[in-house]
Amino acid sequence: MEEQHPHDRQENHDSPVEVRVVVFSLQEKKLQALFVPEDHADPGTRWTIPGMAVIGCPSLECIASECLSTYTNQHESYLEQLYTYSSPERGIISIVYFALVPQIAITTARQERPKQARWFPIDTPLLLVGDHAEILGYALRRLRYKLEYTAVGFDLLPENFSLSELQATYEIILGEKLDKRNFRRRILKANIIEPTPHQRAGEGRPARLFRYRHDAVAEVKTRRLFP
Amino acid sequence: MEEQHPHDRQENHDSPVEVRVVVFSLQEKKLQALFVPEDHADPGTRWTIPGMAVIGCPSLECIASECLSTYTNQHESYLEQLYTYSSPERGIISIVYFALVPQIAITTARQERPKQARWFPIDTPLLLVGDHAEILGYALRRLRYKLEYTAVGFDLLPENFSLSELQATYEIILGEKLDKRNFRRRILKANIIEPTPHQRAGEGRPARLFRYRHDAVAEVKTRRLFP
DNA sequence: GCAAAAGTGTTATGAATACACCCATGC
DNA sequence: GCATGGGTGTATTCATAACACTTTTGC
Repeated sequence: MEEQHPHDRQENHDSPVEVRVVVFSLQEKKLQALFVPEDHADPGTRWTIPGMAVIGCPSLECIASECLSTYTNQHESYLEQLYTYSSPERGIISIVYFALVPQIAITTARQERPKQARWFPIDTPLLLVGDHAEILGYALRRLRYKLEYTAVGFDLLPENFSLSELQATYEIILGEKLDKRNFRRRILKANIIEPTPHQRAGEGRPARLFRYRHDAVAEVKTRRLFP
Repeated sequence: MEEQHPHDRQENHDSPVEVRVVVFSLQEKKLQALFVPEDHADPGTRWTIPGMAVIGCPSLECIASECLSTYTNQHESYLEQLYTYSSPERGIISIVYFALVPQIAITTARQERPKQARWFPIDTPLLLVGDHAEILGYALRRLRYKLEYTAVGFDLLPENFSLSELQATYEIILGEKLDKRNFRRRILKANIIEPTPHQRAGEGRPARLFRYRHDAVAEVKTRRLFP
């Protein structure tokens, strides 16, 4: 079994089961994901999706949440199980989650973290360990897909946001331009955001700020798609 | 750890990791699922979702496939990972798949099977072990959901089928009546089935038989649903 | 000829798209 | 006063839903 770190509980692969969390965030108008260097000293190091070994059988969700807070200082955020991978070659079963954290949560890593994690734009050509590139690709597809039928975009934004910021979030994740008027009409008709008394000043006319209505149903009632 | 069966490899819970497969099929115009008795001799036994222990770290998909063929005589069929559950109380991590097998595959159990599995309509009030009722419920929701945006209904039907049979399949799974003309128009426009030269005789006018076009894209291209 | 299931079109309503200009503020 | 981003409405196209009768066979 490759790369043993006996004193490093986070990366202990003695157990054949681990939890990994693909953490997404928006930063500098780009969709970014969090990675941990395999060997911190090596400048040409390969990178890994943040993970923790599963010791015994606690709640997997709790381990994922703990992993998230260890690497991001972020407790509350969107967290969902993605898929469970087995790699017979590496002898590890990986239960993979994906998480969305708001821009605010992006802080530089604390020193006491097991390893210094770093954000990279998702289109950065990064040398990833094992099947982590495949896992990242799947997480990305799932994120884009979820965005189209759930209200998941709000988890990447701060509490209050302008409609333009919300639209930009969608455009960044989907990788395509959206029509401003159609976007606004639909998002308002969906009845999942509400105006706040606040405004955001800046260049140009100030924007009215909205917030997500937590009492709203997150899943849009789907029309039948097939047949 | 409850119920040890030292001579029964299929139900060996020494390993903290297992694979379970929720197997669905259509039988007698009902959606049915496969269950294994916890104690074969006890007439008031609780039932379990078919499963196998994970020894070492082989491919999880292979284990699920093996589990499926062990209990149904069916190798090829629709098989998809559903979710990974951890129950700290029972100390087991369960990677759950769900499978769809065609009506033909429903055979009575072979004697050499580890335990006699049985089909039950999904609305049968059955005493299930642990969190298996919750798992079954989730599998059912996922099946209904998938049916609405993928071509998954065909995996429950024989190779050739009439449009009425296909519609009945949808109605049984979704639990609602569909309009015959609208159903046909949409399923034909989707371009995923093709007519065969065969007909099915029976009461009334014979039905033209169709088959699934394996070259068709199974996933319907989704329009944006949200916002 | 009648019972039983197969097959077949049209209309009305609602949703999605495409598209261009005025508004409020900071400098 | 001008540059910058915020905000607003309409017309067209396409998809969905509702709906009833004729056709082919076995008996």
